[in-house]
Amino acid sequence: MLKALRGTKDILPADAALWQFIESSARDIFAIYDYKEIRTPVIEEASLFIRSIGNATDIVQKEMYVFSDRGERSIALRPEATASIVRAYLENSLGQEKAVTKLFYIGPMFRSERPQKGRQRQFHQLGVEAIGSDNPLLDVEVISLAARIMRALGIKDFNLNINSLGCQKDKANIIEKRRKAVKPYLNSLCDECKERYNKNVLRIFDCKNAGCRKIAEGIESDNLLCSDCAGHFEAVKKGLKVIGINFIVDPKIVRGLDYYTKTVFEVTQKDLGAKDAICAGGRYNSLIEEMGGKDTPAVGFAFGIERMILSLEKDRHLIKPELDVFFAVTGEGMHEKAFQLMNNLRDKGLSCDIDYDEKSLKAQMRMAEKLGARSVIIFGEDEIKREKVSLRDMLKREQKEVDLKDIVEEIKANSKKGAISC
RNA sequence: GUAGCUAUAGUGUAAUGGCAGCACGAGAGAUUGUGGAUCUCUUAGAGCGGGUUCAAAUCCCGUUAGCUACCCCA
Repeated sequence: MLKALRGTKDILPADAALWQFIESSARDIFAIYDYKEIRTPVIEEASLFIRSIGNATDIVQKEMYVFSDRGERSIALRPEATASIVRAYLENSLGQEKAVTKLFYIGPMFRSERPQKGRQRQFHQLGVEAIGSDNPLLDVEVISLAARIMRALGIKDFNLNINSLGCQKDKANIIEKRRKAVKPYLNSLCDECKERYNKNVLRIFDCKNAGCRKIAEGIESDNLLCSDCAGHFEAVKKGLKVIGINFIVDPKIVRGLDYYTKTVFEVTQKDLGAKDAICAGGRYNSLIEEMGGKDTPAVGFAFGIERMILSLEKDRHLIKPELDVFFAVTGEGMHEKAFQLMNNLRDKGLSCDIDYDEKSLKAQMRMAEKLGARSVIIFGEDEIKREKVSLRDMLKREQKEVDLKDIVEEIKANSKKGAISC
């Protein structure tokens, strides 16, 4: 039997309603904040991501799907959306239209990782990018947008953790200072942290190993930001307080992508397992210039939709199927005539279904019940001879004969009555 | 890439070496053309390949897949 590839999943009809709920709730909120949708291709030149995310990062080194197309070009399946959006922003000169360009996206991303809870190879993200301003209130807007989505979906027990990495200069400065501070203890670190010393020193401060943690705690966590970045961070914190968003400052938040500067944040949720970040983002003030544009500050975030579903799932309720009309057909040669009437009702916008297996009337009634039909048209020889059908109201369990010409009005009346009694 | 656990009808599960069972689901029926209950019947299963044994769902080896965790990340 053929199976879906490792780390990929079918979203089945039973789950699709939940996806639609999440997407439409998010879209409503994007509209409230005046963010417009952008859809970029899932394939891009591999170099786009290598340049933006960083050549040394795991995402690029170990996780990116890269292949050569027929023209021997190096193509990547996008591992995230920000790089593509910045590319589209520059390519289409979106910054010309207004000072701040506010975009949102929903779509699949691809990373070739070992799957586990909340982690797939094809997964889906929903996020925003606000390009064109370094105003700390824009950071606050983006964070509050994320918080509002959580609230709209009823996701509770989440934590907002924020930090500031500083500008590019600060980042380099911090890394250098940390490396210097850790160096004397290099031999006492765990093997992984010895690797991290070269690759990403800051992660040593997030190591779970007790020995490493002790060393990390012994090193001063003094403020290493320049005055501009420190001021920016203070303004973000103040802005969050002003609009009543709770947060925790967590100096351990580092983010795995090279392009982040200044504000970074993560929203974590208890029910997610080891991968507890449901949403993450931050500023990337240098990326656009690095990619050949003007010096343009920007900020954004991404939610993992599968992780949103994980944190929603416990109080997930089944949505009852609904159908305006089910056709129960009896008698020789009646199906074609019934099908014709059904087509007319569909023209009027009524949702209809019919049994194609020519089952017994009893079986057809059972089917109507299961499909959640509010009305059943019993389409039989006897009635048709008199230009009538029997119309059964499934909620009231009442039935009457109706002239074919009056059927639409009668059905609509049934639906209305049903809606009120519910 | 590494480790641990798991693999039985569509789904969830039981049987520790001796006839693969249960529940849900799905289908049919309980007197002529009528749905939520009940009852009856039907349906469908050992991931794959080896080995041990008189006998393997059960023990062993391999393999594949899934889950969880590490790494890393949304």
